[in-house]
Amino acid sequence: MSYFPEVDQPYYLSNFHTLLRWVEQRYDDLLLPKEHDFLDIFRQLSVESQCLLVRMLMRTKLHFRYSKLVYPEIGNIDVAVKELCLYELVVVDPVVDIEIVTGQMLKAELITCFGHDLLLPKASKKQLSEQLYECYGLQSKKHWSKWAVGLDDPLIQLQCQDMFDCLCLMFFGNPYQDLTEFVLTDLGLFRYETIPFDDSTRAFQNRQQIDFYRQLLISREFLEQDLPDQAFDSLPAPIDSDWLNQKRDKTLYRIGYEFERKSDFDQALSCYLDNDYRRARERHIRVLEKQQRYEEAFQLCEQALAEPLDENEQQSCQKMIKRLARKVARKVSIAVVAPIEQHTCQLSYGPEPVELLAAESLTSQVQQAIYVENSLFNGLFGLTFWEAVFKPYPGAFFHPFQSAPHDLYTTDFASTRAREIAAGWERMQQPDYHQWLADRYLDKYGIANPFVNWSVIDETLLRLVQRCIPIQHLKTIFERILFDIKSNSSGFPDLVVFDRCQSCYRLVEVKGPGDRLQDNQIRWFDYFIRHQIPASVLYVQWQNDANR
DNA sequence: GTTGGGATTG
DNA sequence: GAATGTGTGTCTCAATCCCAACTT
DNA sequence: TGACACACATTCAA
Ligand SMILES: [Mn+2]
Ligand SMILES: [Mn+2]
Repeated sequence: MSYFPEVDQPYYLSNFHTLLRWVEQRYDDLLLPKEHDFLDIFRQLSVESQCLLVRMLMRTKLHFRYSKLVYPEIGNIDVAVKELCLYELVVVDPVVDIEIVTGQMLKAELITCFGHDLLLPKASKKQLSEQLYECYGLQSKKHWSKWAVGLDDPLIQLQCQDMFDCLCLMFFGNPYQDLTEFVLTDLGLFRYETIPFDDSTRAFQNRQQIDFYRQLLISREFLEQDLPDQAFDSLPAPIDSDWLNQKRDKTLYRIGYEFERKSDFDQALSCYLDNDYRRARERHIRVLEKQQRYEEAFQLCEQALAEPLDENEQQSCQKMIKRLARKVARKVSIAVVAPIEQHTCQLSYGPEPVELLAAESLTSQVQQAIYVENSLFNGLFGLTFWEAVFKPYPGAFFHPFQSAPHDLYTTDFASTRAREIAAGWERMQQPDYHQWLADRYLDKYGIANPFVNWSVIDETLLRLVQRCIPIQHLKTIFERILFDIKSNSSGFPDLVVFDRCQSCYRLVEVKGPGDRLQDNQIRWFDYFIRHQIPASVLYVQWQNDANR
């Protein structure tokens, strides 16, 4: 029961209240006292103050000049600001450093306020700001009003952004989504599948998990600033959650990579050791090689090849072991690679991407080439296994804006959805599979699905698939996607070429001058060859190009 | 004076 | 010519506003 | 806000 009639609220305020209710309902036992206080205080604020606070929380920065807070639905903000101040949700005329000042002032204002400090008044704003950082240093702080003498435009500083970010994190289970999900869904711009789940389902099971993710975000910020040491030191210790530990390992891997860039190989090794992220062992071997510890590198590489974590690791290690074997004077058996069918053609250079030019040249009365890359087979996969993707599996869905189950990329996704996946295979056996697919396409059109790119799939394409691609080929391809969903939903050839007359098709990877097959593309080609799926590479040369 | 990258908005 | 590392552009929700660059 | 594919540079060994 709310004190305010929600119908009269601006859209963003009722969305905010909805979010607070959800969080309160699911996380009541995990909320800190200050978060409980915030919920109580916020609801007692005047509507104008609530509106102003939410407006500020939804904007990107922490500081706002009065003149930039103009909202018709709020009107004069003086009263609202006073009230927010009273509860320490905002501070008026905060103490700030010069960086905040340059960010808040226009270039012209900087020159007005600091003209006498500046050596090059004609420089760009960026350069002026740099000069002022030099001049004042980032540690000297003053009240905004002391910096902005004569501007007569007070500054407000938000005090509760962190707490709100934390509430958002609880609601969404990730730091990427925010309140815009609500309005975009209302407007029909985003559409999500509706999945039943009970009121107690939540992303985090205890407070340590929430704090863990927050701490991980702090570590990632250091990493973005190319500060691997700080990132490493601020990384949270492993915790009682597999998915959070996986995020930790991936961040740790990235930190290691950054250490490598800085040639700090020992630190890099400490990141890769005992790291379960699938690319970590490969980096570990490479670092050992860079340190010329060839014997250790060779042994770890052999170990990885004996029990590869995935095909990507296997492929990398097969390439490395050849080099390493020479270094340690050892013999290794070299895997035989099936030759990939390839052609060349000459096209006249144009502004369009080479894939489109090639598609055009491969399209005729009988042939039609379409630039689909990953979208065709992933899309068909997503439509076929819709029920598996959106099965209301316990804990997989916990808010209304999820385009995928939370555990989609975990190893037991397939086993926990075995029944639904089996139903998908069964569906493919039915004679009306393609009709069912087309119906499903219309039925679900526009609903977010991690495999379906709606702008690429259309009914014409579905008809061509029906006519030209054998069901068995689809099943074969889906099997590999399912085998390793994350790795194998990319690397598909650029084009699918349909032949209406012969009712056949071919997958074509287009390579312009200077481009080569990538590892994940090679893995798919290897699979295509082993399963007699028609695929080839088309090397494009530019007409009248002397370099051949 | 125009253009282009952001931030903001619903 | 492989193998590797690294940088870039493209998806973007779309319309509008603001501000700081400039014969783009 | 990454993920992905591509473009380009460097290195190294036959
Ligand atoms: Mn491509
Ligand atoms: Mn290509």
